[in-house]
Amino acid sequence: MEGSGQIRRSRPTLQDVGRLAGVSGAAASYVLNGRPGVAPDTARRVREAAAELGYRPNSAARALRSDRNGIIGLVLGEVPRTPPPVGTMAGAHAEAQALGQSLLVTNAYGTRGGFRLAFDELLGRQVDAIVVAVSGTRRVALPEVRDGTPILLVNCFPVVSGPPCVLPDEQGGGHAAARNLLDHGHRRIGVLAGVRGMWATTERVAGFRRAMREAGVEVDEGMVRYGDYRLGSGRTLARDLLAKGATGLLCGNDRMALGARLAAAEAGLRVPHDVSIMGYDDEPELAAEAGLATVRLPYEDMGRWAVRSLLGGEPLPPRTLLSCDVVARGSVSAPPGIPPGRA
Amino acid sequence: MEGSGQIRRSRPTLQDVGRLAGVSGAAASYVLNGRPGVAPDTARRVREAAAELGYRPNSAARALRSDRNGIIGLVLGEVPRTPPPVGTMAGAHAEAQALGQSLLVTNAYGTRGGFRLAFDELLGRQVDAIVVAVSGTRRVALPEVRDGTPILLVNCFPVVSGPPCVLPDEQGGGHAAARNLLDHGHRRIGVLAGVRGMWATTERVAGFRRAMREAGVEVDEGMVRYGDYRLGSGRTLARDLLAKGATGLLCGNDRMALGARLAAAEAGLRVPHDVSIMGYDDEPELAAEAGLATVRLPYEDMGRWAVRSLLGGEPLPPRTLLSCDVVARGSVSAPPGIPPGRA
DNA sequence: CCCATTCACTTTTACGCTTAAGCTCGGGAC
DNA sequence: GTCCCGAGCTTAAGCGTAAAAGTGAATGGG
Repeated sequence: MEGSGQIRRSRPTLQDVGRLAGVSGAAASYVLNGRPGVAPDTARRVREAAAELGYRPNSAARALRSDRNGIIGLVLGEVPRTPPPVGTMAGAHAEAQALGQSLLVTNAYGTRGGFRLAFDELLGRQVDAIVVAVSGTRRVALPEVRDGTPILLVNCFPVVSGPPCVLPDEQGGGHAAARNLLDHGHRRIGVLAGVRGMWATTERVAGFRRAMREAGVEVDEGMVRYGDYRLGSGRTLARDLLAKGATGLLCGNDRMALGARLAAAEAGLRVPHDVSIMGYDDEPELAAEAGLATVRLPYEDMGRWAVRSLLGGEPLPPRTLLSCDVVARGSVSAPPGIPPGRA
Repeated sequence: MEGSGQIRRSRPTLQDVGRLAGVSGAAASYVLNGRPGVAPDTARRVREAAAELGYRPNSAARALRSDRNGIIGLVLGEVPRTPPPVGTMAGAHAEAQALGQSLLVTNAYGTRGGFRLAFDELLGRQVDAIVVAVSGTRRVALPEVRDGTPILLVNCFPVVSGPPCVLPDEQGGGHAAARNLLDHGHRRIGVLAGVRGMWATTERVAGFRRAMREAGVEVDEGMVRYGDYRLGSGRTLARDLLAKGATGLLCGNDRMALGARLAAAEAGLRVPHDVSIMGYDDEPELAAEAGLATVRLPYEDMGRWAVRSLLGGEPLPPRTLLSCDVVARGSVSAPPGIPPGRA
């Protein structure tokens, strides 16, 4: 009944506010923008008038006039279903809101030349800055931006040189995950890595190796296996690694960890009593519910950081890493036969 | 190096395009907006000039002039982590893009009076329409909108009367899920419902009861249990229902279904050989990977439908239901002892 | 007592676009 | 030749805001 098909009433303007307050529109503008040179009493009348009329600045006019429209463009490289784009969006959104900006979300998937189209859309709307977020960390080829709109890449990096980027410190995350198992006393650690060759996979495994080296534990190469980041592959790999006597499993992500837990259950092993499992990602609504120890990826932090940095106006280093921290949960304890607390 | 801290060059305007093409800015406007009354040769020159200068219409000016800015506001009731807001956003986005509109995403969570703030932001930006999407189907109290901006609620409904809304046909979904088990020959069906009292829960259970009634199977009230939509509760309830001899489990969502599958594995039962499990939601990256038969919730459809309907300009019925269809996967087969194919 | 300065405004302009209205010119009707 | 018409432009008027420039009265210093 309401809402659609109704005549669109025109909103009150600064002139209207001024008229009601008995001053000019410009005076009202000064008051509402907090500029000096207006008598306190007049200012009060203007504010009251604005409140009474329900005045809202027309942002199109404001943008036209001041060449800043308070909009940050967010380009999503993939359908926002997975934690990376969703988390980045949530963080960017929170920060934008805190800074009085809005977030115009667009995407670069589906069509060929998606990034170009997305940039066209955003630049046509004169956004104040652009954040690009993709799902799996990777290189992206972006169109050149001629007008100097600030750009920042989240979870991806430019092909050669280009806009600055912010990435999760995956190597640090892999290191921290491995350290968590090592600190609990595990020595036979099986790695259920993700897709071989992907940046995140490589870095996480490198972090694992560094932690092992630092702990003076030799890596059994037969226990470093690659999968596809899906539950089924975690289950398959875990079956094999458990048969090899692994007491701790380092999984490429939380879904593989759930697969591993399934394999453990099927093998009659209890978690964490017989086998400890580390996930990765801290996938919302999944890892916590499953009581899965994991590594939190800083997607929200990156989103917040991106917006804050872009609006800060200062030049940024080409690459920034945000840390990935262990989230301790019940799926990790000391291995069987080792008393707990020997960290 | 590029991207931030750079001087923002001014963009070419219609005047610039016109000047380069040897006509006035107005003529250029006519050409680029595809209006008649311009000689083909002139039109070609204008288009070439626009391309050469890399002209982009200034949408702020356009919005100011024509009071339509090509932006649709999306208000999210919750952090977009769960399928409802994410799917709605994806659908709304796809449709908006197809219609040449942009999507301004804002949210109503976190702060008190979130919906009011969100609406203020969107109305201040003169969005052409507003879509409100929440996570769990529920009533929402929205601020009154005075200027006639079209509004549509997705997955929620107004407190008394208000904007039109679109909802998943949950009762139909519950009915379809039950039918799927019944058609496979199951008679001892356990229901692991979600949170008691929630609209979706109630409707789904009602659909189940209707399907049972239609099939002439009496409902064993001890086998209709309520949980909390989380994995753990699915596991707990399933243990109990399996002990009661259920051959088919109808779960409140996919996560409860995974919990149920865990319980089945722990009880030494094979899925689907010993027990069939129906999820609900078709949660992306979860149900498909787990091979879980489920019911697809039409979030994307609702998002698309919302945008299309809002821009259609025609009045909408107060409530529209979009259907929830069964997604057949390997977790459902005939119960033990019953030959398959007696549907 | 007069000019300069300040205060507290008002008037005006410009932002880039759309679009109504006006203008010009060539050509066909008579 | 004159008239008219319409095709094909140009001119100009705003949209609501920000901010520069202008105004007039009050104040103050010399």
